[in-house]
Amino acid sequence: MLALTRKTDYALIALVHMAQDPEGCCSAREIATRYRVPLPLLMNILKLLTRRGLAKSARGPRGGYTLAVPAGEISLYDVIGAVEGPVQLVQCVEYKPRQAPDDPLKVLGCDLVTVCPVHSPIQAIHGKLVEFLSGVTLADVVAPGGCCKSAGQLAQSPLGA
Amino acid sequence: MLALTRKTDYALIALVHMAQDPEGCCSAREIATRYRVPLPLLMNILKLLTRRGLAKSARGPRGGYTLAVPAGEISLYDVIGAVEGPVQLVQCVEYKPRQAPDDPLKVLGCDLVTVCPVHSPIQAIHGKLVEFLSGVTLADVVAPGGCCKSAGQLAQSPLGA
DNA sequence: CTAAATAGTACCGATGAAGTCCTATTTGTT
DNA sequence: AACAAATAGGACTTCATCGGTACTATTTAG
Repeated sequence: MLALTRKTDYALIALVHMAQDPEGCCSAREIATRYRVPLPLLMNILKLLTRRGLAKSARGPRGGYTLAVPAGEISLYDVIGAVEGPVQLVQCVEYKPRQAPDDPLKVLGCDLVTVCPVHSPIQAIHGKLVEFLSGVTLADVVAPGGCCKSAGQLAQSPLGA
Repeated sequence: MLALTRKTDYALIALVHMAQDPEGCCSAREIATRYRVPLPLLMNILKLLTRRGLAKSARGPRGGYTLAVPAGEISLYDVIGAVEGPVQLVQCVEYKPRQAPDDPLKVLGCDLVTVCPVHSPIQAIHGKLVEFLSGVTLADVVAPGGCCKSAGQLAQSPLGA
């Protein structure tokens, strides 16, 4: 369906929330209740983001999460890579010709590559897609301003819409 | 994982093949054997493409498929839409506030929309993605060279398989 | 008439998404 | 020191979809 997973949605929500309160330390619970995201799931996602170096964590009471780097340096591509794994427009993109040494005929990756007429052009398209996703940063997502009525603090954004 | 499904890969292969032989009528069997795509699966895909008006079909012996419109008018977005369904960057993109009338509390779509801080900026990003996918046409995929026909083109492949 | 093709649809197994739960470990507070 | 609040790291379950198969019906050239 070419959709982001819901986990990525949640990750974006959490990261944007952190970006809007750059100094504050947000706990998973705060974010989960505020945006009605299932808490245990959000916790898993925040763990992933932390492991990838997109967020910093602080344990203990009053602990929580903060952006590890400025919002402008976190791209959509980074977020997707952290929670969904690598972007792979087609099967062969990340193909590495690893073959079972005992059976050279069995190709473990995409065996279409040998006959596939679209492989190399699609590679180029894939590159452009990655470029596109890498160009969208958290700052872009935060900037456009008050999207939804709910959050009062969103009103701080200049020139709504 | 943000990947195209294999069905889309197969659809592209088939469509590119047709584009390279604009007049000829290619049967599903031809394409399947040539590119080692499972025949029954490819048949299903070609049915989808035909239903969506991307390909024309001719029944009976010597029948097969042809592009319904010039390659330059078939976009990657069209192909994805035909075989995978609508592109949906996030859950709320196609959100329609349809609610079960008997249970107003149960929202059938994405209920995050009411509190989601990223909804409208993501909408914009979604628009750009669609724009990108719509800008890539079959002609672009075919153009980079008569990649097919021989393994010669594939020699440049970084895969070295 | 027959064989070769598409049309439509139902079906199945495997994979991954979405979500839960449990057990550490860290750390501020009392 | 004890406790509670938070993260860390997993395993686990459920369910939808993907990838693929199969069957029947319909069209049509020879």
